[in-house]
Amino acid sequence: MARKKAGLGERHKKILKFLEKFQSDNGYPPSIREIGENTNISSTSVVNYYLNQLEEMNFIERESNVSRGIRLLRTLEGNLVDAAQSITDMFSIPVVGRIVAGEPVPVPTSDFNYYDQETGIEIARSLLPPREKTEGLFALEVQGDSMIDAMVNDGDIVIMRPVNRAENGEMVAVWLSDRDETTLKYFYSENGKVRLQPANPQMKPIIIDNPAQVKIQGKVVLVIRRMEGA
Amino acid sequence: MARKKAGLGERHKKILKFLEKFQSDNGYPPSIREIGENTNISSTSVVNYYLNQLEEMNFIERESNVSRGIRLLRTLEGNLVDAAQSITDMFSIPVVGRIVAGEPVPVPTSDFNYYDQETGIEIARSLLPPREKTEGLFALEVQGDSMIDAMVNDGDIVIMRPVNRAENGEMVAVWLSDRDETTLKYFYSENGKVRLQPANPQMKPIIIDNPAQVKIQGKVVLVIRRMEGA
DNA sequence: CTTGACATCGAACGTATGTTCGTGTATTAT
DNA sequence: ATAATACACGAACATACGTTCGATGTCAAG
Repeated sequence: MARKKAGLGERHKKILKFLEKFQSDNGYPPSIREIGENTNISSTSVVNYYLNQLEEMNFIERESNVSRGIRLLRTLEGNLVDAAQSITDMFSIPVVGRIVAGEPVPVPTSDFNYYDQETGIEIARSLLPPREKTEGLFALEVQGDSMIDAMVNDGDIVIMRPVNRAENGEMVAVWLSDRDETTLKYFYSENGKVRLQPANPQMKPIIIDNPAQVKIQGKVVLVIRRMEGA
Repeated sequence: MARKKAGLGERHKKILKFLEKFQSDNGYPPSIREIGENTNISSTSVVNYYLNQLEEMNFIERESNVSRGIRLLRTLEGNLVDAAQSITDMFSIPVVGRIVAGEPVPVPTSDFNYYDQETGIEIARSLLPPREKTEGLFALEVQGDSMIDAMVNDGDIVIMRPVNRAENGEMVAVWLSDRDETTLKYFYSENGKVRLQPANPQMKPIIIDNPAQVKIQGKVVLVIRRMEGA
């Protein structure tokens, strides 16, 4: 048998993997003996030995003198398993359409259109700004290169909240009625005028004298760009 | 005491609610005695009595002669609990540092960085390209405006996989030894030369005659931009 | 070679925990 | 009334399960 001074040995991995599988299959953790039987470890003390090490390495937590008192903290790959939160900490945001320069933003009809959860993207709540409510959020796929001055690329996904007015400094999706154009910009309201600032600092802002021509469609909360492997 | 012929009695609900909470808090189900203590039932047999009924009503499943062998099937509201998914569908990627134009990419030392799950960002597996393994991924926060031609902004988070060579068309983080510079570009190897293409189609590519000067640090898998509210 | 840290085993021990049973008391039906 | 049923209790029992310990083997350092 190889000798390891640091890191995970073969048995550590085997146990960790079994822990994950068993918990997933049965809804409760395995006993020490069950772990042994499934990882070819004949002695309960050896299993205990490794379990203690895994606890030392912060992979699991144990409750002493409690049957099956093992709490998985992370899996082999570093996936964290938060039993308490996993139910509520992830949610799905519906992708309701595309955002194109030449068309208005397809804001979802305020009612509950909870159809079609196939086209949803899953987000951990921790990714969003702390105060952000998850309710009402929707996602759009960017089409075309017209948003590059907002540092948003073709294929990117923007997650937004439907709002009609914005605070200064927020990135919003606006419909410019005089130009028949949708765009993403940082919003600033300054002495009666509206300044729309591109995210790219090399670009110049758009100043609009008549605020009525700026129709705010929503506020951008998150932008995601997936790099599909070549 | 009220007498119920059908449906859930007060004690059924209490037990079910406790089951949910305990499992969520501890990661493993409670023992019969623990249930009793927390629902004001003094006798273990009574708890057992109700547990059997709950199993009859398909709220839970039990494994006989197994400590804490209770599997929650549905909550009070009827939400079904899918034990299998919650574990593997979300995971945490460590943020190991920053990526700056003037410095090499801080690739994590081989594979030993357990601990320190504090500085991680949580991602749903479904966000990644299907074939992408979660193991080994790490995240960097972009510092400065120097990556704007890669459509990546100050404060953005890039998630990458450590690799030494790339396929054509992949976005990579490279260290250009002749310029002492880190940059994000689409990678193309063409008849002995390397072409580094900015994401922004308005920008021109960099052609490098000597491929040895291009040190690939990693492949970009995902880019995330959080819009902190104003 | 010796020493000590690590890895592994099997057995014994103590108790945490599920199960069973005898009994008692309301409520409802006959 | 009487029987039947649902609900409730506590004690006793059997065992599933965590814990501890002594023995053995291996490898690297002294």
